Amino acid sequence: MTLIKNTKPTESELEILQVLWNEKTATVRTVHEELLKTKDAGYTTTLKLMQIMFEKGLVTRDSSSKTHIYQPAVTRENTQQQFLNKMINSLFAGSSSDLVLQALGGHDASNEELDKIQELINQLKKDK
Amino acid sequence: MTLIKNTKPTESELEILQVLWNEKTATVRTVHEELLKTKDAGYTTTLKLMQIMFEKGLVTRDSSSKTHIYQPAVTRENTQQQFLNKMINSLFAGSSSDLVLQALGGHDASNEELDKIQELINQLKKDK
DNA sequence: TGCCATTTACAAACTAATTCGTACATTGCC
DNA sequence: GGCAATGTACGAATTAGTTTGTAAATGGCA
Repeated sequence: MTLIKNTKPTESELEILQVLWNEKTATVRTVHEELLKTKDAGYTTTLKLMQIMFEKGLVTRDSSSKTHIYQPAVTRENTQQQFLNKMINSLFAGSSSDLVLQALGGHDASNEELDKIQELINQLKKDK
Repeated sequence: MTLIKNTKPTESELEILQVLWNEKTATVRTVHEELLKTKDAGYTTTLKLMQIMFEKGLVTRDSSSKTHIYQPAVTRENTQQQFLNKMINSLFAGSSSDLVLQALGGHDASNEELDKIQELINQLKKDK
C-alpha cells in the first residue's frame, strides 16, 4: 500500500513540480530559468516557493553543497489523480465518465490516442 | 460565435454554481440551505459570495423584489471545459488523452458508462 | 400604521498564497 | 586573506479569497 501525500500543491507549486518532474532533479536556478520562459518573477520568489514546498514535503533536497539540489517528493500520477478526483466531485457531480466525455468532446485527440483509450476500456470491461 | 466568460470561479464560487446549475434559479437562502448540507458557513458568507459573483458576472439576478433571485451566467459545460483545459495544460502536458486514461484508470466506471464513452470514441473516429 | 422577520449592503478582520527586499553564508579566485 | 559572485534564509509587504458583525432596507401582517 502506497502512502499518498495529501498536501495539495497550489497553482505556483504545480508549475515548479512540472519542471521537477521533467528534469527529475533541479536547482532553484534551473527551475527559475525554466519558469521565466512562460511567466516572470524574481529569483527569490522561486526560491521561497521551493523552500515552502520543502517544508510541506512536496519536494526533497540535497543541501550538502552550497547549491541545493531538489527532487519532487510526490509523483505526477498521484498528483494528477488527486486533482482529477477533486474536479470530478466539484464539477462533474462525481461522475468520472462525464469528465471523460467532456474531455474527449472538447479537445482534439488523434486516432492513435483514441485507440489507446479504447484499449483501456476493453481491458476494464474484461476485468469485471 | 459564443462569448465565453473567462472569469475563473474560485473554490467556493464553484460550490454555489453547482447549486444554481441544478436549481436553474435560486435565492441566497436556497443556496445557503443547500450548502449547509455539506459544509457550514454563515448566511452572510453565502450572501457576500453571491454578491461578488454578481460583480464578476458569474451570475445574474433579478432584484425587482426584496428577495433577489439568482441565475448562473456561465454554463456548466463551459466552466467544465475551462477547468479541464487548464488542468490538461498544467498537469498533463497538454495531452487530453492522458487525462482521460488517468481518469478511467483511477476511478471506477460502470459498464454502462464505459459503453457511452466507447460510443463517443467510435463517433469521433468516424468523423475523421 | 407600526412591529417583526428576513434580506441586503457594507466594512473589516482573517487566512492563504505570492512576491520581494535585504542580510547572511559559501565558494572560487586574485 | 579579501573580494566578487552566487546562493540561502528570513521577514515583511501585497494580493486574493473567505468569513463575519452590524446596520439599513423591505415587505408582510396584526
